[in-house]
Amino acid sequence: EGLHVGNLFAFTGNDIYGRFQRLQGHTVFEPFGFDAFGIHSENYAIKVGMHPGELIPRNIDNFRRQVQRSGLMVDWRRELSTTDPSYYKWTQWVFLQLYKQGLAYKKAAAVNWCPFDKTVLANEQVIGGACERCGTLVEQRFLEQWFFRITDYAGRLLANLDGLDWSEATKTAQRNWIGKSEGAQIVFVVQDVMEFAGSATVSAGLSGEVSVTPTEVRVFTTRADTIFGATYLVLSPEHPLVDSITSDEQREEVQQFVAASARQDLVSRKTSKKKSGVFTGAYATNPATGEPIPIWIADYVLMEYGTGAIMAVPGHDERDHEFALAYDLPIVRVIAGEGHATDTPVGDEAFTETVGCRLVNSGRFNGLTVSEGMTAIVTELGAHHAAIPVVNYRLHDWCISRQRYWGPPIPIVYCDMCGPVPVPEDQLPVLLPDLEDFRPDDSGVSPLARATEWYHTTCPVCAGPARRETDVSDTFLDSAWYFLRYPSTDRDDVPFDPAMMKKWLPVHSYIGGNEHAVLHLLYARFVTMVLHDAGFVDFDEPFVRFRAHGMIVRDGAKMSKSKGNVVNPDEYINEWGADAFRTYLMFLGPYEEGGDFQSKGISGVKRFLDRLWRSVTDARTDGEREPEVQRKLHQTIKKVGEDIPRLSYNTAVAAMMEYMNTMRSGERTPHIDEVRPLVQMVSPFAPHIAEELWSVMGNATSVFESGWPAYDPALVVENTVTMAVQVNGKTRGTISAPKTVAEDEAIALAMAVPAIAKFVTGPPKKVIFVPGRMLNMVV
RNA sequence: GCGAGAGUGGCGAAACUGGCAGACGCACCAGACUUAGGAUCUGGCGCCGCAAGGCUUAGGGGUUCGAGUCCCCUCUCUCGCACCA
Repeated sequence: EGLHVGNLFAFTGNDIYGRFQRLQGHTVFEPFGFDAFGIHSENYAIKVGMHPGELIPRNIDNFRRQVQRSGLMVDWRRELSTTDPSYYKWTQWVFLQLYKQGLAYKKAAAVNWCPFDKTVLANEQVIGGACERCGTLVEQRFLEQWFFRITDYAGRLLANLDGLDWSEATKTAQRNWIGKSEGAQIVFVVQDVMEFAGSATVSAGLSGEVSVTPTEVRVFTTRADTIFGATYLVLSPEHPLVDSITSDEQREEVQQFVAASARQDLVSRKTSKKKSGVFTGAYATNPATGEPIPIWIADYVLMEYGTGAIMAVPGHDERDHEFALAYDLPIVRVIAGEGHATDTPVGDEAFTETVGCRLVNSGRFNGLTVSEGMTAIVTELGAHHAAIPVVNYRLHDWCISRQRYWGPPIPIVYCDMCGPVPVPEDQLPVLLPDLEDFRPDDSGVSPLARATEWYHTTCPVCAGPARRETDVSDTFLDSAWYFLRYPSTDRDDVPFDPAMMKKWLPVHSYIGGNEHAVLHLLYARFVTMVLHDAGFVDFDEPFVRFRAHGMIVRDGAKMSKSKGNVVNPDEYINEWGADAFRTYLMFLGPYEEGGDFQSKGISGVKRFLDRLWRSVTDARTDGEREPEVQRKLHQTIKKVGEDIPRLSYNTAVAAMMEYMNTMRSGERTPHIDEVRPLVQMVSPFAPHIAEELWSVMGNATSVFESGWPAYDPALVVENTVTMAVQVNGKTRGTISAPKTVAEDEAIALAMAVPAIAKFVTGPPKKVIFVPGRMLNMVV
């Protein structure tokens, strides 16, 4: 509908940085765009009963009006809109580049399905088991979906983070999301059930022969050192081997369990505290001990991580321990800490410590430390082809299919003769057909399937009958490359104009919300890397510098329509003006932390700007210029010039207010030369007023062409300072002294102050003297 | 549970490497000027106390001549992830 103060807070901080860079003499490109594809916009259109194709342009007009009146230094010639065919043509082109690189593929997968929005969601869009958009609990569905192989880039996405000038919290969030974990894949050979039942001896293990049987279970572990304590295996209920290894006696029970867990939605499965499982009737050989161990199925093992199977070490893993207790499975100690003997029972809780611990009950590996044991065991098992070191990532491939209407159609055609065929680039865009009823249904198929004329097409290869892909792509794909397009919006023949690309990219300063830490920013980095590897862009990281701005709350609470505490920027701009509103937003708290919006607070900033106005209109052009005012001016220029680049906008405003107070103290009328630099300093915050005052002062060109005022380092330093004087570490008074005062002079000055001298009861035993700062006498 | 961040006056907040805690602003109090206004200007404003002085940065301990800042413990709040083997 329109702007939220949070948007304006983000934009203003960005704009101040841009305007400051311009004052510094740089050429600044500050573009603006609209990203109105996606479920959010479509749901809103459904809610108000309009077609998004009509509604969105109208709302964009409103947004643009609000942005323009808030005074952003935007180059509107470069405006773009992701819903415009001239833009999504290239979104489809990006898809095709990934397809060509083998990075886009279709597979049937258990996916997150939102029953309200009736679409698939990416893992990143599921928050605590619920749909990020509508809050409905997400279900599991098995559907054919398009994926991007972002996991191929996991290592690089992680490694590159170290070199980026980004907010540390954002980098940490990405690291955690990628979730690198180093361990090993270990092979457990499944024993033939009949054979095992018939023979007591099974030869296997490190010391014997590895039996050759057709079935093996691969597990991922980060604790290969504990393998001697692996007393059972657990498969996820969806594991492909479940059916083939289950014994006849256990079949019914297993099938019931699997069916029950399939019905269960992801949330209750992932959040249920109690672990449940069932025995398959099958056994596998522990490759370290050579002993047979039972294979179980349990809901606490997730198919989507690792191999979907684990070796359970109940002695040293909390979850396995809990499960072993519930089902009476053996618990063995293989790691001993201080005070533990080989046969010390594990006890009520799993022993998960590793530091200073040694292996026990682990054959020839006894006595090794945890990390030594890990390496030695993986090496040894590796020699028997039973283990390999593996790096696992928590990150999943990016599911980009959406069974919805309002998005760019995925440019693929299905031909009975040729199979899936990418739409040739010269036939892009695949236009989104105009559908009267665009609402999604529960079929799992996009509404686009109902656009029969559009749906039936011809194969680009053989010209035979073919059908179009009916899924549209995730809206995060639209925003994963938009910054690359801005400099080239005038080019319809290529996605990127090479010269403009070179001039403006990568993005030097990017400011966004924390909500983008793992979604948008990770996807944008991935797409940039892919386009870089394909030779289209010459950098592989899109954003040189990223800073996350904070959140604006109101009276200590998050703004929401239901609480009725939402700030409508239009109201405040109408009442106070865009400049006061902008400056107040920057003043209310540290930019990277956000702050509390208090309606009354604006008046202070308004007073400051009014005083600036009067300072110009009333300024004198002759008379004295006091050195104190001069010094304060130069100090302020220095401080504001240092604060803005580090986004310390609140202290920059405070510094300018201080200078104003100095300049006008005691009803003093400022000299015009004292006011002029202040107008320049204020201009990034309050561009309209500054521009007008600049003109009133007789300048023919823009204040933003005037350059940032210079300060004289010699004038910044105070030559007389106020020093704190402490006696026994307690401050007892101050002295005024030259900056370069010597210790004995300072003491003499201090002793002349009765309030200080009365605490000095004898000759000082010790004197700490920090020149120009403080004096401490210990008596 | 794990990860990230935060706790400073009545309120929003400053204090960049340990050196006068509370800059700047809101609110409040007193005063000036008033063609009475949501204007402007001056002064005051952490807490206790008449004062001298004492106390004070969530709480407790420590290092130091000196701690909001460094170290250890505890508590509270916000956000993110959540059976990741």
